[in-house]
Amino acid sequence: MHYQNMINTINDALLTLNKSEKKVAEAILADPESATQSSIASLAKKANVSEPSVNRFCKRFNTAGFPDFKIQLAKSLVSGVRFVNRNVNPNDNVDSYTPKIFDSTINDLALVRDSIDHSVVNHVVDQLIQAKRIYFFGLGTSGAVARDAENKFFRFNLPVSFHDDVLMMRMLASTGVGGDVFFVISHTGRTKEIIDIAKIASENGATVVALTSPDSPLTKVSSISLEVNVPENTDEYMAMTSRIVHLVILDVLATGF
Amino acid sequence: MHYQNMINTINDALLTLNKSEKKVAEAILADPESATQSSIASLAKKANVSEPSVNRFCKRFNTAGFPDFKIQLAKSLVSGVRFVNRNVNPNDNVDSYTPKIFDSTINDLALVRDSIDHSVVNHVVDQLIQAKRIYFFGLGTSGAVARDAENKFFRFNLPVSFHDDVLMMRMLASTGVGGDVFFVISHTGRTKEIIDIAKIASENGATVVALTSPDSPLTKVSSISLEVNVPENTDEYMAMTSRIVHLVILDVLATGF
DNA sequence: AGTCATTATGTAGTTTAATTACCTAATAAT
DNA sequence: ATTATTAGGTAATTAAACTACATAATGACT
Repeated sequence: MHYQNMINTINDALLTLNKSEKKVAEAILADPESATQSSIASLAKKANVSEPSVNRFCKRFNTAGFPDFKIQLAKSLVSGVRFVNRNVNPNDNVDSYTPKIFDSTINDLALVRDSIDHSVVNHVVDQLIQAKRIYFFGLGTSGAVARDAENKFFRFNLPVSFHDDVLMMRMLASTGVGGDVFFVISHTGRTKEIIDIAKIASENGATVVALTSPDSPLTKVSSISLEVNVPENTDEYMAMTSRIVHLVILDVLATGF
Repeated sequence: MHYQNMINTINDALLTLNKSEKKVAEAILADPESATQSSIASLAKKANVSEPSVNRFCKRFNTAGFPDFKIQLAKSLVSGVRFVNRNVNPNDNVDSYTPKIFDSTINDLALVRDSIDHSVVNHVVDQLIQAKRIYFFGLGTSGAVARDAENKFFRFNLPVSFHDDVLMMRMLASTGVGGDVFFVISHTGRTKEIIDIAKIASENGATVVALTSPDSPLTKVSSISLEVNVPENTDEYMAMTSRIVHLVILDVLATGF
């Protein structure tokens, strides 16, 4: 099993914790970085609880004790939520925004790594292996992802193409048959045209694989849906990291292939 | 200042260490993951040195002591070299190769984050701001990156275009003038056509920005070179993560813009 | 509402781990 | 060869974390 990001784990468990454990959780989440540097005594003091409470808190999260907990927390930090309060703001300079952008991308990759459904990945790989033809569809930013995917799968000597033009997509979807795989990439999964196209391809008996975010309308009209949760703050930012995540997922699929 | 990866630091210092410190270093580098889990006693035993030697080793690396050292090491691990021995091999299944690919991507991003030259980034942003026109050039995988870049910069209402066709590139390069920025993306920086094109554009007085790896021939014919070191093992792997790194760098540039 | 059970939290003692101080060995320089 | 100097280990000390126990709080049942 892969390690689970400690900060997320704490966040998820927040409601199930009792009073003093919650105090500890909040003290840690308020400044995880410094939590990794402090002793059990100082953290207990900061959280206004006793030392054993901190220790019990640690054990609740499947760690051997406080020192081990700090190690796990430290591991979560770099790839983890260190970027909270790490959004770029206008008075950032190169020195500050460069690492921020890298960190937020790294963070999102780590989150998806830990949350992605391996059985779905497997299923998608199976479908791709069986495909007689693969079409990668995407608009805008996702168009670049689709293009990259074509490039990647082309090397396997497959009849594969990418399309970023709605008319062409629609045409191909309507001539789709069983054995065709339409790999539809859309971060929002809400673009009407894309949903229409997926529906058409689906009705023709083709396999529609969606790479999109959870609960998107696109999911409903697809045979399989690779749902990727990129919990980003601003929309602008989201588009930035989601396409990176999509690319890495396509790397994973190509590797599986 | 940004944090420095502990494993790299140890590697760099390896030659300056004395006998027992070197033993400790090697014991840690052999399995950093387990080093973060072990006590000073067990690590000392593993390295065949005394406990104080381990302690001295830790202090040499600007840490408060062994526990603090472990924390720093743990922080380096996730984004760090954990992926050594992490290359995908044929008997990997989804569960094992999925995190591997994510980790290696994360690792490379972290390395570039820590090694990228901020002054060059700044310089490139300046050039882009002053540009009257921007052309993004890339072939193959880099073509997808160029396409993505066009998409991104298009939103700033700039006269910007991308090209993945050598003939078109050559034509545009030869009509290039001062005020034009040719942004040439090439991982290897060794493709003859691309180098030719960059030379032509340069000779016409246009600004040529290269996004490539260090010491590539492309660098020599460019006005500014954003050199990105992606120290990947296999070529195949490299292409995978390098384009992701390129995309993130373009995010950084767009943000600076 | 009161009593008992159960869970939660703190206090104090114990244990373990890490550090320091000191001593011996190795190395290098004169 | 002798002496400085640096390196490394032993043993004592200190500090941190953990455990066992006790008390307090909460909640259920009469």
